[in-house]
Amino acid sequence: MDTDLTTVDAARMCKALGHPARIGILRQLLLEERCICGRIVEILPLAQSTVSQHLKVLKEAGLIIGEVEGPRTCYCADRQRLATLATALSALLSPCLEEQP
Amino acid sequence: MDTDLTTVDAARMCKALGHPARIGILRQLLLEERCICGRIVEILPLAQSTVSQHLKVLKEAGLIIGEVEGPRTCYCADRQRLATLATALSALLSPCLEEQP
DNA sequence: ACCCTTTATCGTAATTTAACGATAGAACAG
DNA sequence: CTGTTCTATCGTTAAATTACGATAAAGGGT
Repeated sequence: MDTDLTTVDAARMCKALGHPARIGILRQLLLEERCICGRIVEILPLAQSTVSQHLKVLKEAGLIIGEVEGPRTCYCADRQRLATLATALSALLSPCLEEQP
Repeated sequence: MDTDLTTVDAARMCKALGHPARIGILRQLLLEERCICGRIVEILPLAQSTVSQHLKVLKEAGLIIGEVEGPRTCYCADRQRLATLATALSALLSPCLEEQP
């Protein structure tokens, strides 16, 4: 299990987080543990196709996992991967938390 | 001093981090404390105008500060702001660090 | 006054992103 | 088998991003 991120991967994941809708989706996924696409559509003021696209971005960045369940797709946060990102970011930003004058 | 980020602001900052070159720039800035644009140009395989544009993105997202020093501009990481981002992200991602099965 | 260094900005082109409606396919219910 | 529900994908459009070279402006040195 690789616990280290390349700069490119870290950037890819940050980029996926770089849209308010996608942060909202991730937040909801962490809150509800499991969500189908339709549930997200209820919450965000966006069309279903747009939400589906945002979910795809998050999935391709490796931040969430989607598994097909009959006619639906059930999404959940990839906590392992998110923890990896958290580690990488805190490593990057740690100088800001310590050497504060 | 506002220590809380709106979702929009967090997304804006993540988006600014969403490019390998900009992560590299930030890393260098945290390493060297102060850098002029030309120093970054030495390190990254990018044209000066491109680097300048990336610096602008980072500055507009509030991640770095640039102050004019004669003919140069000296950039440094906005550690205060980066700490705020670190806090917001760890708040967002904390469920991934705790509830790991 | 003149040059040299440094950097921001402009203009441009190619690619990517974001949003929507429409549509198609999969799976369950009846 | 038929209809319904759910979601991914397609097609499209507008806007943003990324990269570069060229240029202009600002300031220091001689």
